[in-house]
Amino acid sequence: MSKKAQITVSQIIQAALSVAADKGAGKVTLDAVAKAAGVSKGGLIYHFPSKEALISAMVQHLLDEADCRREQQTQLEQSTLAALLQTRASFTRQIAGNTAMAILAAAAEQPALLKPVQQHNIAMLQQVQAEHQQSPQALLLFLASEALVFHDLLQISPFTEQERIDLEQLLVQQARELQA
Amino acid sequence: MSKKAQITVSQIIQAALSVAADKGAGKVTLDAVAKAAGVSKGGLIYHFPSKEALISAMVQHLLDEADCRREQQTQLEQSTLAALLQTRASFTRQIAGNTAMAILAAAAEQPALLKPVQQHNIAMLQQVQAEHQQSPQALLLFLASEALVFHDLLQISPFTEQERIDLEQLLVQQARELQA
DNA sequence: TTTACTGTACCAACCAGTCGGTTTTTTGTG
DNA sequence: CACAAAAAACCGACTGGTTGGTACAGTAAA
Repeated sequence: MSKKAQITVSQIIQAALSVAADKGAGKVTLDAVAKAAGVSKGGLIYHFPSKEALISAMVQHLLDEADCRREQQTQLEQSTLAALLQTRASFTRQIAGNTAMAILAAAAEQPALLKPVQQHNIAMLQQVQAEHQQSPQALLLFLASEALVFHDLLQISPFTEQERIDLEQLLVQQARELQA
Repeated sequence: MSKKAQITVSQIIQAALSVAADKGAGKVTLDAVAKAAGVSKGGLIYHFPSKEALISAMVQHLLDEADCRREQQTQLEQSTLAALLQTRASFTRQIAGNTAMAILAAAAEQPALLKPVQQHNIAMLQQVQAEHQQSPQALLLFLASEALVFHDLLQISPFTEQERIDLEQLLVQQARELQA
């Protein structure tokens, strides 16, 4: 794959994300994505031989991005859990529009496409559990944070913006205190 | 609406739920639901003038059912929170197949269809908060339980069956101790 | 020469919703 | 209770539009 092709692939994925965010999970069609990416449908199919491949790439892209940000944050925090919660607090809403509908599109299309998400989650959980010796409280914090993400995902958060911010800080705070 | 019509409506909703569970959220089509319900497409449309109406009814049905079960459980527990967690522990997986894909179908189709779910959630949360004087720990338990539900919803639970059961019992236990 | 596309035309499958007509149920009346 | 008229419930072929994917001839760049 040449450099230009890499750029094109990246553009297509970004376009797919923005279509999902703007039009909704159900409107991620090949034509719409191609148009948004400034690419012909033939060009899209050239890189992603099927819609499934495209959505799979979207999901993978999001996971990679999340990983990257968490790694950076890890250097500023004492524990994986604290870094994880802080990362989610900082970026969740910012990328929520993109992520939410993308994940949803994947789930509705074919639940198997979320398997990478599950494995990613398992890895996170194991690391947190290991760092805190299976502490139930650490597990609770981890799960609570996930609930907040899911709320955004489905756009059913019961919190106001401020409540949400306070809550996220509470989670981070408790995570930091856990090992202190 | 006659008695027979009520039965038909109920059959259609049940059929819609089972189609969602069996075939996936993306496969909830009017034809598929009609066939599963043993009803013609015309008959389906007669009762639900649009797909949106059908999915909306599905969601409402699930909320009503959940409400009913929680009310029963409330009489056996000391707090709303404990009842809520225990109800989820007992029934989540049993109805997960149905519920999961139904909610997902609604979300992918049109996020606004989940508004009743959100309001339902807000009401729950307020009651829990009121009963426990805004206790952060109660909130954490509530959120953790929601995370478990969402895991089932998207079929991305990082837990084994046994871990899941233990975890649910842990949540219930902590909820009961909260006000003791 | 291979890779990376463009552009267009096309297709089969699918899908929400319509419509004219039929059956079943309810209701008003003697 | 009997019975017809009216209303409600239901049928299923059909329509118009969309979608994922194909085919392919041609072009531009690496």
